[in-house]
Amino acid sequence: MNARRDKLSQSLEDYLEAVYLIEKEKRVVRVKDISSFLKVKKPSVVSALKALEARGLVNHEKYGYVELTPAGKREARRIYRVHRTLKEFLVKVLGVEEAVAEEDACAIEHYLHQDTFDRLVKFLEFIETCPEDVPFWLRSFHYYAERGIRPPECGRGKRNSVQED
Amino acid sequence: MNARRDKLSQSLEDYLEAVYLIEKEKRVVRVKDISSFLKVKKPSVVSALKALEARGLVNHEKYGYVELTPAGKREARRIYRVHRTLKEFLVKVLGVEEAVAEEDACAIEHYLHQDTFDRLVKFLEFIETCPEDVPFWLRSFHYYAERGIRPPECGRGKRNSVQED
DNA sequence: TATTTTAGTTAGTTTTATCTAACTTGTCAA
DNA sequence: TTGACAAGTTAGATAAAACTAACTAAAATA
Repeated sequence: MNARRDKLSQSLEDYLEAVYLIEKEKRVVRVKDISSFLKVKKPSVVSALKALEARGLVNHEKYGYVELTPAGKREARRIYRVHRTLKEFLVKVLGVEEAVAEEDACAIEHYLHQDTFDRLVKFLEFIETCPEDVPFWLRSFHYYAERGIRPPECGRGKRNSVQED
Repeated sequence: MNARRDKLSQSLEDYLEAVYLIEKEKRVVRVKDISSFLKVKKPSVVSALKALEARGLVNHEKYGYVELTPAGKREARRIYRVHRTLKEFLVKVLGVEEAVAEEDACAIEHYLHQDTFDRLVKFLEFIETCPEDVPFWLRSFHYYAERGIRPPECGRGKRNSVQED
């Protein structure tokens, strides 16, 4: 029970997240599913599950299904939340393409400090709660990112009538 | 000469970057310097250098100094550029504290797609070339990040006279 | 110059995360 | 009900990246 409190490795976080996502989709999680989801061989899955079980994050009885423990689910949710937030930032703000954003988010998700993550969340909140659907400045940036120059209405001086934030 | 073209591991990228940074500071790079810079023991440095040498990225003769080859310097510069850009983003935009930003940048730098990086650069450019010293929206965000609410002058409707982008 | 201290190296171990090959269990269909 | 095939497991290999302990070279100094 509630063993090792050490931080999970990137790899184990990936396995945990995979179990969580498959569980959401399929109701039941098998070694094979994790294996194909993460593109690793089945023995790798088995040994990862062993490690996760030792930390009390999953239950996995021989030849049976894989389940997250409450602690495992909590942790997996945390990881996935970082994942989604990062991806959202990459896509919505920077305009990175879906598939690339997915990969980057997947790699980065393991390394952010809590504070950095919190600020990222705030940043997205800030954008979403803007009175405009998409903030003027963000549209300007996307224009700039595509064309390399600022949109004309954004140049020195003049601007349109909606407030900017 | 120009061996292995495979991608470097995170670890080897860190060693390469360390050599680059120490070289900039001290003119001469020793195993000991890398060891203390990266907080690993000296034998770890020696074996990493061996790997980097096999890829033609550093020169290191026994008991001698460590030097980057031209290819090594190119690669190190690339890595460090990503590092600085990420850190700048974290500090200037998200308002993350210096030391935390440094750590996050250091971890993330190894995992970004080129396109994501390019967009990040553009984003910072976009901010820097803003007619205002700090864009209005960014000041608004910092206010929001600190206090959890938007600044009064940023609410629905009214705004001050400088344009927003 | 001889000795001591510091720097660098080698050999060998550990941990993590993968893999392959071979074996076991379980299920489904003839 | 019994095989055949799919799923899961075990054992053992490999590779990367770190470590310690013990040794060697170089440098500093007395």
